Amino acid sequence: MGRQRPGTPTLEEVAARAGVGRGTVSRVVNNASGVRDSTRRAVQQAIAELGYVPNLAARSLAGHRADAVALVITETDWRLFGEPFFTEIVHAVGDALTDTPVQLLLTLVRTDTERQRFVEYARGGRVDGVLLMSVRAEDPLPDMLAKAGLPTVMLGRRSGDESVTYVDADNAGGARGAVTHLLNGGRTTIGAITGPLDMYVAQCRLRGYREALELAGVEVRPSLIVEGGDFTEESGRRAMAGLIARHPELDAVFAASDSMASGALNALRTAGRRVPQDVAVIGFDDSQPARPTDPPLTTVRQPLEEIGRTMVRLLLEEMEDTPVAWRHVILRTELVLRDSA
Amino acid sequence: MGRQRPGTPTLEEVAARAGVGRGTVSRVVNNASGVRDSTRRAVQQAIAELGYVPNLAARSLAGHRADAVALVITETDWRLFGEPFFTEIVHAVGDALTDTPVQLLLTLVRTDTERQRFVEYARGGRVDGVLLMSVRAEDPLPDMLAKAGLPTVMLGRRSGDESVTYVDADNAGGARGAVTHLLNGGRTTIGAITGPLDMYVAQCRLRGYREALELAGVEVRPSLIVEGGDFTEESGRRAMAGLIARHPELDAVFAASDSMASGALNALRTAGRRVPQDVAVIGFDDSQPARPTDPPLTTVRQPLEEIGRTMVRLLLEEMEDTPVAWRHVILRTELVLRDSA
DNA sequence: ATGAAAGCGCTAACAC
DNA sequence: GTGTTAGCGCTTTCAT
Repeated sequence: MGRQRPGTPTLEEVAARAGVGRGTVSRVVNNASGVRDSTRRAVQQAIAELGYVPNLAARSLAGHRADAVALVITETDWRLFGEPFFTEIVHAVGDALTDTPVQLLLTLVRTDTERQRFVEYARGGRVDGVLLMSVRAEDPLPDMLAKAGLPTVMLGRRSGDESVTYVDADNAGGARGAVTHLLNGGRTTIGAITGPLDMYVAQCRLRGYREALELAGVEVRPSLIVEGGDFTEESGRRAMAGLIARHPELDAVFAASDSMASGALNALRTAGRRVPQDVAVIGFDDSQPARPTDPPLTTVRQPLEEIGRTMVRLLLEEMEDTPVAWRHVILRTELVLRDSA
Repeated sequence: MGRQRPGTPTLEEVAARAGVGRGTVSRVVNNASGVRDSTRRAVQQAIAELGYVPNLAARSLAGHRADAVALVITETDWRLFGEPFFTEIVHAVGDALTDTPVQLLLTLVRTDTERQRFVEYARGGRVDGVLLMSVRAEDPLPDMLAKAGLPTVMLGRRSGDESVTYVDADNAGGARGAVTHLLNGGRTTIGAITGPLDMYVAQCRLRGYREALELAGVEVRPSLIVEGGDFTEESGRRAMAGLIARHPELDAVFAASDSMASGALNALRTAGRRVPQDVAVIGFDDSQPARPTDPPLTTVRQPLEEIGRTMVRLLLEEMEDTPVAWRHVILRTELVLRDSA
């Protein structure tokens, strides 16, 4: 292995060619102020002629920064790879970084080996900050990074009192709004298909469901609540099948993800129910514009673009030398009416 | 921005603590040979006590290597993000790197700005090599990297005489095999739904179709060949609709991607044909195990795992100081019979 | 086997 | 404004 070809011109050579000092060249390269325009031009020409490219290792070593941030993709995220959810967040993060000199690095962390290697990479100073997506509660990575003093921002939180900086959607509020909407529409028997309840996000969405009912003075009936093993369509289908069997009188359902909502929809159709005439379905949108084959279900939309942008903003702030207190941002969701539910 | 927290212990401090010289610590860290076992242990203890982590910028600067490679995701790839194709390649690459100290970095290159930034990143020596996926013919990136002398390996090639090192599936051979299989099965009127013919991969697959017919002494009829605008299902559907209208007697189709094959299948069903009884369909598999909703079509399978592994092998070899001639590897494909086509 | 020393190419602080 | 200089923390000869 041998990088940066031998023969790569250095700052020094540029300086010599332009007939100036190293410092001046450095100023030009980093376009700092305080350089006469004529000098600047001379240096720029020398740079062009020599095809000079700064050695980033040297810059990093001297400047104490890497001008790069990592977005970690855990095994959990991996399944999301295809999801519009994932894609949109990455896009948003990339966009937010466009006007900075910061390079975005996506890194896979699937095994302990990879986690270890990444931590050494990050602690070694190759990145100035880390973005984490969909972290599982037991994942030691956030704390490892925190202990190492690395600026870190998570998407979502692991529990109610998350210590690491995070950006999250208002899951409880979104769910509450959705269920309230159903109640206002005259629906009375509303089921809930939740995500795995060992995940905080699932707990929040279920809480929102409960709160809406309580606010409306409607009894919360445990038999109307079904926990899905995961957020998939199949899970939703199965949960719905159980629900409809137990409660044929059911006239609305809140599902904790749009995939589950799709599954629920299929189950309902199989059972001969019309949607939304007989039963209204609202999903909590995890993967945005549903696949073309999906029905236009009403969903609780997360502001993915804003989430990504906010994560970057927080991260950049933490990367400033000013030590910042832990921060938590919760962004509102939006109810998108796609049918007349 | 300020990385590697002030207060991070250095090699020097470890050396002091262990009562040895800097060089010795370096040897231990890189576990080089020629260190007495007792010394090694002493150093290791000092490292543990101090929580020492090597500064990668310094290592890079002194050692002329980054111990990292980039896998570039272009805008073109971006659509593939969800595809099993993409996922499997990335997985394979990650796996192939497991036993090395090399960190895999996925980088987005969607715009000129991002391309520029990435090139500076790479030329700046932050990575030792670059992996490229599904490069479009006009993309300047491969040549920019080549000019910079950066070890680069592409998945697929841009044309018949690609100069950059690449790993490709035997597209022509795969297509030839598929069509030969159809012929052997007694099918006589075989249509071809190609990809966009400005892409080399599409040309190769079409060529394979032609060759199979010629080898069998069957006339190649231009009206049986339809070019799709892209590799999508919709493209396949449209192409098939045209084909079946023009050639109702058609009894088999070769499609240049599995998505197109799915589209073709839908179009056939819409037209009232039974598959594979009336019309056999074989797709060239770009995205591996089709979605659950897809029919179990017979496909030409690409050895994705092997492709990824091979890419890494070539890249690592190019990264060795020994300058290597350009290399091209073409891997065989496999016909997977999923129905009785 | 191990210590000492010479850089790697850059930034930033300081002098002029 | 611009040149000079002292490191940044490590790898790698070269002595010993």
